Amino acid sequence: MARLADPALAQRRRREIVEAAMTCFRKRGFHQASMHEICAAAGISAGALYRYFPSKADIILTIAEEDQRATEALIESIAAGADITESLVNIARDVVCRCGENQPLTADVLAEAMRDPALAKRFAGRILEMQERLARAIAAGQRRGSVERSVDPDTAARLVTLMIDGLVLRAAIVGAEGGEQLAAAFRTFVERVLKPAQATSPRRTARLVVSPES
Amino acid sequence: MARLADPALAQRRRREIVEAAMTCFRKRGFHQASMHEICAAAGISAGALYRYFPSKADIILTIAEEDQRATEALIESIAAGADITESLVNIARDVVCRCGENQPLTADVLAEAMRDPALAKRFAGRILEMQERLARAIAAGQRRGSVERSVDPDTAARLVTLMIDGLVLRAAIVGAEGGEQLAAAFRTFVERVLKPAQATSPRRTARLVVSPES
DNA sequence: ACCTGAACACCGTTCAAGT
DNA sequence: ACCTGAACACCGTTCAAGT
Repeated sequence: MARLADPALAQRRRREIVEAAMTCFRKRGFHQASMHEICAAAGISAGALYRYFPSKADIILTIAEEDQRATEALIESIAAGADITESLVNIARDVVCRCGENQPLTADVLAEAMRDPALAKRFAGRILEMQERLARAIAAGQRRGSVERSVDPDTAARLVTLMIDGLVLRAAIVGAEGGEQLAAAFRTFVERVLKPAQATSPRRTARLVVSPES
Repeated sequence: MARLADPALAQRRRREIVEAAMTCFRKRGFHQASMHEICAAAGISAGALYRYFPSKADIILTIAEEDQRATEALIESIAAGADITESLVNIARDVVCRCGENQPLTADVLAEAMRDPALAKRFAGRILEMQERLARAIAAGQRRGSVERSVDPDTAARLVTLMIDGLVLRAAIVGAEGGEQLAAAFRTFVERVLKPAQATSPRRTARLVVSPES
């Protein structure tokens, strides 16, 4: 990758390439789409492309980071929002059901990160930051009383992000038809892990009073 | 892939190829290892290999199915075993920490299933079966009283397998060093979702008796 | 300074030719 | 019947040559 003189042109070229790549990846998947196709879609030659991206893997990394920045914004909005359970379920539903759109890319990126250690390392940092943001949102929820106080916020955040990764992966494997079932399971999960104990079932005020068995 | 006359030879050749492939995949990852390497390791020519496997993808599928049969056996042993929580945590620890061994293969397989629809379909069936086995084990645990009765066994099984997928993926990305933390998080998850409510903390016999707060 | 596109090394897979 | 290995089409990437 040669040094570039005009940062504005470089910026523009990178955008064009990323845009073209996203179209190709969405259509045919990351490994099926060839660099030549991407070049054609972007309207430049192979040599030119490699002035702006050092490798094919680096293109998905860039896309992945954009994608993750969007998710980070979503998580940030949770911190502000009222019902953290509802917010998380909505995010999960997005992740699982919006399979026709950006999601194949996310799956591809995760897959790629699994085998490319360099990509994985850059990715791990973003995951950590996302987890910390979520942990802060959860801690805030605990202070407000909308989140069960007995969970460690870091652990809870780790669990939620793990579960979302699992959802992404599973949704990619089982396809869109299983989406609602997955979203429902995720709701159960969030309720069990984050909902305050006295609000797990609809309107039980105190567990000592109505505990049914024994 | 030509028709084969001697099923015993075919079986043996397939084993040799799978064994060679596992060595290569473990050493260099699925996409980095070439068919020529695998052929060399198996001591046969490219042409011969393709008499026994229709494609490279089919080799990992075979490996994946073996791997999954082993996991199924593990799950089956849960149904028999005493403490389902402990069993699951052990499985998770295996999945996360045994990164030097078979695990890179599992990650590769998941990654591959994410983009190969044919592989994904064959894989989805196995996932479903595993989930059903686990659901039965959970239901049995509920009858025995070792699992919280208010969870739907199918939902719980789905959640556990989702979480394990997340663990596999995350472990592949963050590497072995984060393993213990992940295992600890998984324990929290299992306890929240499966442990009977009165046994969440160590050695409380009945919640009505010793429930501390209020 | 920026781009082109033929060329390079390599990939998964095939198939005519051998035994 | 089973195998070999050169050949095929294609891949991601590079680089001499252009403007």
